[in-house]
Amino acid sequence: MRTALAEASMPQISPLAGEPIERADAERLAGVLKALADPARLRLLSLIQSAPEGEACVCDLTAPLGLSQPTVSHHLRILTEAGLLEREKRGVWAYYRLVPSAIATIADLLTPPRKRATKKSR
Amino acid sequence: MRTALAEASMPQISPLAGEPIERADAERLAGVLKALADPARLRLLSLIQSAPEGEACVCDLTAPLGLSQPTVSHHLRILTEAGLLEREKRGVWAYYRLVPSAIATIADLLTPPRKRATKKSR
DNA sequence: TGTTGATATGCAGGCAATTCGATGCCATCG
DNA sequence: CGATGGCATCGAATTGCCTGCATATCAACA
Repeated sequence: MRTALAEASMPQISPLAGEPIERADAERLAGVLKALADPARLRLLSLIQSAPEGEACVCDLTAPLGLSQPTVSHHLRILTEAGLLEREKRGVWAYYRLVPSAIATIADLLTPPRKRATKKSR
Repeated sequence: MRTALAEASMPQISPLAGEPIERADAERLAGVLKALADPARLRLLSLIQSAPEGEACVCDLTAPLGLSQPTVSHHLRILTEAGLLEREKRGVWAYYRLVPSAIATIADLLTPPRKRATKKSR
């Protein structure tokens, strides 16, 4: 699957700091940030991340958000296409979990190089 | 001035990781992210940051962006209200510069606590 | 004071996003 | 097989956002 984050975090993408970023890079990064820039989706990420096993299905997320099931499904789709969530279908349920270090990648693109410790993440 | 970031980064705000974030926190954080989630504004931040003295006026930013002066002014306003830029008027010109560590603050809200020194999370 | 030039604001057109109800799809169970 | 239940998709309504043109504001200067 070609997610937005996969394109936004290509090795040669320039982070916000440093040289002025190109139009294409700006659009890719903006695309991922736009997926994050919604209260419902931020809460979804937070709920999934703090759920037991770090995963949750749609039916677990509808009530705490106070949104309809189609709306929740829609938001999960956007987060998945942005490369922030991954979906696994087990039986009747669709389980969503965070893509490891996906959000950290975005944070790295925003912050200046400072002492970025040689790869070794996680 | 009460900026969006000032509210989003109040000490007791919960980052994305950890406990599920509250609706109000999600809305504040989403507000700041929404200011970031635009190609033109990302390029503005990048241009200003990489300009000599780390500052730029509107007339310097219009051409490289390829947008009209009112539109650039509009985006700068949004970034300023979000707490990402600060404006200083000298004579006829309005100079914009990054608010120190404002973007880093956002990045910290997104990433897990990892080894956030001192501070004693929660 | 009147003019010039750099920014900001108002207004409006057009496109995108959020949300919901209705419905379709598909695995599971009786 | 028919019914049930979880999830995705469709269509539509509302709202919000990006952009430019026209115009207002304000400082500098003759």
